Order: sequence, then structure tokens, then C-alpha cells
Amino acid sequence: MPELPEVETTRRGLEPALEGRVIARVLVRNPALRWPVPPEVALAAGQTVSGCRRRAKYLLIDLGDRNPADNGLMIHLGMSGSLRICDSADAPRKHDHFDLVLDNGFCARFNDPRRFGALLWWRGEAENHQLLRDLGPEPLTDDFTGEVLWRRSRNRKGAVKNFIMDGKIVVGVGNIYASEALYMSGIHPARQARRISAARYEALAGAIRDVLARAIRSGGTTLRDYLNSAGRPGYFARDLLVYEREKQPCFQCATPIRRQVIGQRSSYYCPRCQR
DNA sequence: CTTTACGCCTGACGGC
DNA sequence: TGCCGTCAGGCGTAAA
Repeated sequence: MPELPEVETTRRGLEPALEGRVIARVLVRNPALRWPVPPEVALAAGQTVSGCRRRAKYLLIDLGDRNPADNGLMIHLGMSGSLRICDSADAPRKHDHFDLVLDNGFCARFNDPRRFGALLWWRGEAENHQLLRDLGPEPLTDDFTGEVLWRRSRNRKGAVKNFIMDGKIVVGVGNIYASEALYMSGIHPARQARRISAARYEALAGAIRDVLARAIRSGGTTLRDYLNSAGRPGYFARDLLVYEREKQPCFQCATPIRRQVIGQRSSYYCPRCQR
């Protein structure tokens, strides 16, 4: 399940394959994704890829000669999406939705069994797109600090886990890494966001940065179906401290890890180490 | 403004 | 072996 590290890993695999290449055409086999693939994506044909960026969990393909690019593609991997570089003559597999066919015979092929992913078109500035406009800071930039978390949490009565998974607060923290970061910083996932001190938010922000950076270094987490652009899994699952470890001993104190549903999502935590 | 529930979708899995 | 219910999860959206 792609969270920020998985999307970033995909981006890094895509970049050398796409940048500087011309998109020959966009071949849509099955437009049924989260939103139907819009016809505008055909405008990519004949344009040169000038960059592969990531904002939150969205991949942005910059097209055209302008700098900065003023139009391009936007891809979301959803729950089960993956993009891989392959020969465009390769036979499509089940759930292959579209190809970005390149001028060298290769393509970026998007596969998504659960169809929560998306392929969209943007023009103007990508950051102004409806889906990106109101997003919070990137967790791996200097804009993201414990102070920001603390300030924005003062009126939040909900669980801190939901708070850090809110894309308006900080982007890219999905269910897996939220549990991990809260464990690393000793904070109980169900604690009210407004009842956490500035010092503890500093620790939490550090843990979020740390776990995301380490997961990127491991190529992401493959629990069920995530694959990178080379069709390979990520290896961070072996480093998970609490996620999907219900009833197994805490690595710090050996207390059995608990699972609790918070905001309709499974959360994992150590009842002794996290308060 | 925040908070909550829902729905989209397939595949894996458990129970019978 | 098959059938069916449940769960997983990102995140936009509607409603409270």
C-alpha cells in the first residue's frame, strides 16, 4: 500500500526512465479508476518530460518546453497501484490500466487491482490544482516542524493519530507510518491532539521524518501488493516496530502490542510505552 | 471551523 | 471444494 515512501521510491525509478523522453502517446486500456481518466491526458502525446515530481502522494509529470512546466500528468497510486517501466510490446496483465508510451519503445505501465488510483491532467501550476491546493507541508522539508504540529493541534479534540494522518496538517503519513511514528515517540495513538505538549510534538515530528526517511532508504514497505517501478517489493516491512504486530512482544518492554480501531483504521501500539 | 461516516474496488482469508 | 462474509486501505465527499 503506497504511502509517501512507496510513492517517492516509484518517483525515483521513473525519473531516469522518463526525463528528457518524448511521450509518444497515452494508451488507456481501462479508464475506470477513482475518477474516469479524462480525455485531456491525450495532450501529453508529443510532449517532452521535463521533470518527475512528487507532492504528497501524487506523482507529477512535467511536460512541455516551459520552465516551470505549465501542464502535465498527475498520477495517484491509491491503495494498490503500481507503475513499472517495461517494453511497450510486453503483453498487458490483469488490471493494467494505462501506458505512458515513450519514444524509445518503453513505457510506464500502471497496474491497479483496486482502482483507487488516478490519472489526471493539470495545467497552469500543479500546486494550484484542486487536489493539491490545501495540502499541508511535506514532512521531509524544513516547513514541517513540531512547532507546526503543536500550533495546529490546539483546538483538535480528535485522536492524535487522525490528526497526523490529516493531509491538511502534514502530507504523506498513512496508516502504517502513523502507528510507527507514534510508537517511536511514546505517544498513545488515541490521545487527544490538543492534550500533547510542544516538546512531545517535537519528538513526534522527528519520528515522522525519521521513519519516512528510513522507509525510503529501504525502498518502501511491501505488505501485500506494493511494487516499485522495476516490479520489485520494498523491504521496510521487516523494520516495522508495531504495525501488524498485535499480541507480539514490544521490542522495548515485551508487553504484547495492541490493536485498536481509531477513525475506522487499525492502529497498533504498546500500552506500556505509549501514553 | 472540526469531526465523523461512507463509498469506491478486488483479493485474501476464515468459517462452514 | 465452493460460497459467502469480512477486512484491508487513500482520501474525497457529504453530512453532522
